[in-house]
Amino acid sequence: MINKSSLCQQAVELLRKRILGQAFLPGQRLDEAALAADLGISRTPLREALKILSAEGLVHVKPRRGCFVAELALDDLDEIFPIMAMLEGRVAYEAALKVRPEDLKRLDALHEKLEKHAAARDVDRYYEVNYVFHDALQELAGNRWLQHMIGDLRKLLRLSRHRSLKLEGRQQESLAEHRALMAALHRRDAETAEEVMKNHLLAQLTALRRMAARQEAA
Amino acid sequence: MINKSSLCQQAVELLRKRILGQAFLPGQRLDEAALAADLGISRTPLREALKILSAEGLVHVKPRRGCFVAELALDDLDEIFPIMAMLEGRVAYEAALKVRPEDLKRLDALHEKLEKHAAARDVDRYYEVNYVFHDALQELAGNRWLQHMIGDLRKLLRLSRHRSLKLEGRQQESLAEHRALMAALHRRDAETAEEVMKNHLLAQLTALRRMAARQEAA
DNA sequence: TCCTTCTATCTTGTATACAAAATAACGCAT
DNA sequence: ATGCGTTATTTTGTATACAAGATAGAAGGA
Repeated sequence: MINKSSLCQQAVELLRKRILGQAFLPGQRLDEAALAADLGISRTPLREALKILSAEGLVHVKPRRGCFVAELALDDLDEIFPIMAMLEGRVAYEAALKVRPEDLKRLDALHEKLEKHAAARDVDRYYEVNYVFHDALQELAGNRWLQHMIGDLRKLLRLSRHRSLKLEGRQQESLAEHRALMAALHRRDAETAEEVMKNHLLAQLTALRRMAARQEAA
Repeated sequence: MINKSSLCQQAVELLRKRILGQAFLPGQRLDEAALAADLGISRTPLREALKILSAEGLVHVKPRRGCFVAELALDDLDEIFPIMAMLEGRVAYEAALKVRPEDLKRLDALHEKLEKHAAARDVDRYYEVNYVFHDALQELAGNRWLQHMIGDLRKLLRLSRHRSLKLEGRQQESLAEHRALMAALHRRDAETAEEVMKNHLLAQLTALRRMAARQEAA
């Protein structure tokens, strides 16, 4: 890893990774001095990094109190997923309008991988490729602002420790939804692509709720 | 105004106001030392403020180069307005589901003002009340994340020097759209409310493009 | 005259120092 | 012991100092 960018930027990226990787407890207070010492930098760039993460919603700064890792309640998921559904739906719509044969080839290849990882029950790789797939779609759509907003929300959602795909049967459903999406893309059927993507996201929310309910019971 | 919060926070608010109030030229470089001196603070809190504004998209930080006031091209508006249309449409949808009689009374009162200011050709007041109206609707919808995202985008849009409502005739159209929205809210017709709001936003984009074309010609 | 290159100056990025607020610790009274 | 008030300590917020990169300007050559 090359140390070219500013310490602030590096700190942002590292802390983001740590926060999203659950290296901190949700709600945990981040001690500036300790963190700075840990990262081997001074408090000045660290504080700038924390302000950025705060603007991203990954931490909350309470004046004179310190910085706390954000936590997402189930209620937040209820609010965020419908928004994501709209935004990602729109991506699918725009992507379907612009998709070229070579793009379809690339997406098909990704989808292929998805099927493979699903068959192998490799949830982590599935997640990874799934991310790349959605990212490729966003690039196709070519709407920078849409991309930006979705990126922000996606980061936020990763704060939630719940992984809906771990739920029984959900991975198969997810795969089926992806297949339907691919079919719509091949037909350049933007309306259907949008609808399928929307439902894909909303189904994730439903799965998450089901999972939370089960955890509650246990 | 009381100076209770941190200098960083104050700087954020002041600079935001200045940027949105077109006190800086779009693309203008912000000299840290000069700005800090102007605000009567040191560079430390100022830099934190700039990082926050950068995360909001109001400025762009180029490493080792400085901080520049963001500028919105017409292309950006083309991308942002459809997103806003979806988000505000969703607000209208959720608001229509939750609206209570007393809320309708309040919205009616605001709409009444809107009609009055339109009749008086008072563009600034119309703008102001229009903002309050949309805000009231957001509160009704009660989706904090939706509110947050719309707030961010709305700020961004204000970077654009274009103000569509100033276009002759557009105000009448805008008013008509508002009337249709109120009617849908009274009927608690969420789908229609969403559709009307979407079209309201998209019509604004069309008006902006018309205005830009006219400016181009002049 | 124009381009290049070296130098001087300016600006950003980072560390450190210090003040004020918040937290923790202690002693005291009940 | 428990609750309260005072003091000590930690921690945030801000200013300042300094180093390294970027910019501008001058000098020299084509």
